[in-house]
Amino acid sequence: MPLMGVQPVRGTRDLLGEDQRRHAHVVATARRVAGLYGFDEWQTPIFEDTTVFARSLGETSDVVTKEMYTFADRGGDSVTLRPEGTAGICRALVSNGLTQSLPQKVFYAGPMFRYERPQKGRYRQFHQIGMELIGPAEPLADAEVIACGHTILTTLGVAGNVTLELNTLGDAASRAAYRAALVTHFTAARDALSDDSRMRLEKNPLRILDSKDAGDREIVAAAPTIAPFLTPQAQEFWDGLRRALDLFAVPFIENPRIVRGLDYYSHTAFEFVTDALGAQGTVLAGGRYDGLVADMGGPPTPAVGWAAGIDRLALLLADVPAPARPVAVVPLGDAAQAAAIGVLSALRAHGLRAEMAYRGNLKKRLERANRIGAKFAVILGEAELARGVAQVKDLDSGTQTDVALHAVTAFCA
RNA sequence: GCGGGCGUAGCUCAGCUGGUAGAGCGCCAGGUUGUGGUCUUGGAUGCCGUGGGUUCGAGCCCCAUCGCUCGCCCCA
Repeated sequence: MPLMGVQPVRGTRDLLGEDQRRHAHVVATARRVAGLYGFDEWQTPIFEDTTVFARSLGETSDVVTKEMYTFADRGGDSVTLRPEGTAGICRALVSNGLTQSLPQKVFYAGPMFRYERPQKGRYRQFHQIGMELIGPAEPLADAEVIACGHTILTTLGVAGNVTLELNTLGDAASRAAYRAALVTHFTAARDALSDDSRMRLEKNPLRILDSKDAGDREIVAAAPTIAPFLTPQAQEFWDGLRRALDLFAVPFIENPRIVRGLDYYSHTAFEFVTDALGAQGTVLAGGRYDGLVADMGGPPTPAVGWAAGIDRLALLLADVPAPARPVAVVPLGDAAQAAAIGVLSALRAHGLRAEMAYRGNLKKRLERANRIGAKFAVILGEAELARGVAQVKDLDSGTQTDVALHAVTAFCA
């Protein structure tokens, strides 16, 4: 067993082999699709001044109060490992003066950190891709961002396992009225609520709507929805969003119980969910956050975006593209090895993956060629060298052919 | 932060009512001094997660601790 101290920190893990390939495939696919929608990639720092997150996520949210990796650096400043991506993007928008050149269409990918109890699809260092469309206030923007997420899931081949659930949180006025109605409703049933939900009644009554407690669910079923509380403007936005999603041909179901965990959301809230991942069923989620850029010290700026869990998407992928099969160059003897290096370089220069072992006789080297999944072995000994050829062995069929040295690359391509 | 399950070889796991460790796969070497993938012969590998306790004796029982895992919470 490993010595103490050589295992990764709880909630972190090493990504190698197929895990890494799955991960990379998710990121590469999302990056490409986001590009098709006109989004450019940004990279922002992995840690920020603590206020960047404390201010934007809500001072009382669980993420801020008990899940952030916050520490004083050597200069005594309080910094925090980013627990999510949106706050940093908005900070960067303001820092770089880009509130003057809107819209900005941003894609990002990278690690995030939250001190939570690890679980399937949930880690302390986890990885997200995300996109933010900053500037437009039209529901068309929300629809396009959702459509892009949908295209990414489709391209990854996981859309069949996933459904889009959509809701509106209304504007500030709608939500205040709705919140008051919910407090009235749940206070009447206070004694029947779970302990957790009694707590939520104080802190974040909307959260009771997605409680998993069976008793809560009955009370929730009788709770009002936001629809009658929507202001005319909020209603118009909500109608516009659903029309636009139809035009983008993105299927969705309306779920009035969808809520967002972070405080900065308004209007649109959506989740792509699956039942294939146990309790961690949300795979891509987001919404509109018109107040956040202003919270960050910029001018009032509407925005909409989402984030998706790379680790969770990687779990859902059916098959990952395997790396290209290499060509194994197999020299016999020192003189042959000198010539073999030339062949090796030529193969690589032509874009072929090629490897040559560092030691070993013919048998050992062919064993290795087989193990790395090589398609061809290029065998080059004294005898072949004298004739200016190599024997190229097709490792699937076992057939072996004399090929002139200068033609080896073309033969293997 | 709360509750359940589980930690034995590199991996997957077996190990009886306590009697001082096993299989398969993988790995290494040979059968084949210039031919792999099949076959065959042989070999190596373990602080039985860690610390303490009970016992003549603990992989097995008890306590603690760390880790993994599932659920709650939270959230992507």
